[in-house]
Amino acid sequence: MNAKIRQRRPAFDREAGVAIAQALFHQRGYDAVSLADLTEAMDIKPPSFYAAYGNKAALFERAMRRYAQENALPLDELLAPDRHPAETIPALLLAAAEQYGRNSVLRGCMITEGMRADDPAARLMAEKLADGGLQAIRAYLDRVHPQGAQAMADYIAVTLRGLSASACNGMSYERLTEAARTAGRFVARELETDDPTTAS
Amino acid sequence: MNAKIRQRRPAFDREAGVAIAQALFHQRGYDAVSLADLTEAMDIKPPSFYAAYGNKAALFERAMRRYAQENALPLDELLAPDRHPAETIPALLLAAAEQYGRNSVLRGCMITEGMRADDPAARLMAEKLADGGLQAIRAYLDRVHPQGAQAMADYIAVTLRGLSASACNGMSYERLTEAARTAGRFVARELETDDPTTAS
DNA sequence: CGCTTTATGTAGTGTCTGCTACATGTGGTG
DNA sequence: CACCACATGTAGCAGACACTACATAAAGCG
Repeated sequence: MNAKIRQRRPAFDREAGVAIAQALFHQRGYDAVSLADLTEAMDIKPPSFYAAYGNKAALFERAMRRYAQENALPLDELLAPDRHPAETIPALLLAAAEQYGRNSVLRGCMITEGMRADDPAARLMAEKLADGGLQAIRAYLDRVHPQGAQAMADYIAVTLRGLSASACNGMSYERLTEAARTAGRFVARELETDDPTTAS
Repeated sequence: MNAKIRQRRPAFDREAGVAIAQALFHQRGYDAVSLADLTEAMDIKPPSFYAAYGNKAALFERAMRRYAQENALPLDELLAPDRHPAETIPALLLAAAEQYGRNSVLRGCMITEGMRADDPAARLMAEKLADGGLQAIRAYLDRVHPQGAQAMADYIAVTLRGLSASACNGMSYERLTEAARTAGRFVARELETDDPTTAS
């Protein structure tokens, strides 16, 4: 109680455990990964699991946060405010498709697909994280393309979800990226005809 | 054994049971609906359930086929060969969005979302049914827009999946249909500039 | 070295899963 | 009306689920 922080003994590497869980959750989804799967993959027993992470949902959140930091799209770079949206949005869509289809076993967006979990708690966590990314896109569009920002943001959200779902269902990397390029061309055509330079 | 077909006694309406199962599977997904949920909703006991339908997966297939007949998009009408694809494809996308977002509890495409089931048998059935629809679109494009038919078909597939997933995640009817209209405008612009009359 | 703290393994909790053996009762058929 | 096939209800199957009580062993601190 005297503010003396005891160093935690690293009996097993908790961060490594999160990485293992991240991979399992990403490739199979929250509901399809059982406690037994997790503890076996980490080579620990259930009590250690609960001592370390609390419960399955809490570990899922840590895994998603890890995913968001390491694997999620670098929206800050992609949506650079000095580049024209007719350039950045197609780049965003293509980058998403590339990431979703690159790894043959870790397909789609872990967060987007996490929103489809049966468990309400897990779904809520995923929705919260996904909302952050979508709001970043929305804020970017509000700045660079204020007229019809909502519609364009929704179109992009739908396309991203479609790319993620298609990746999970096995669409090949080539067809996935080609579909993203098609969507990108469409968006570019729309934004170019509308306003060649930044608005207002 | 003597080819004497005994009339089956309709102790409970089996087709009505399929309809109930269809609704449950559509709103919650295959894995999230348990035998107990189904038997309770149909007001029957498990033995009656298995006598009538075989097992959960078989009932899921019957429910999906029922959905395909009653609720799925009328591709034959939408993809009328005498209308220009710049007209039919946007109409298809909009019709999908309207259907996916119309009912506040039966959201998205039951078959598209069925492909995300954890159970491999259920997933395979959904994939088989979904493939039928996609091949119809592909065949249509091969006829009316042979150059880049694959890319356009993939773009449409991605967009449809995105619309279904977004509907399931609660995107409002208005925003959903607006996103579909946006995609439709993009497609129309592409197909119009390419070839005003049917190709070849 | 001894004490305290903490994570660990053993073993098990209750609940839910899809599914079924068996006896009963109902309904169509001869 | 009597029979018999069939579907039904009662009750329960084995297995998987997320999760935990308890005693033990290991690591940090004085």
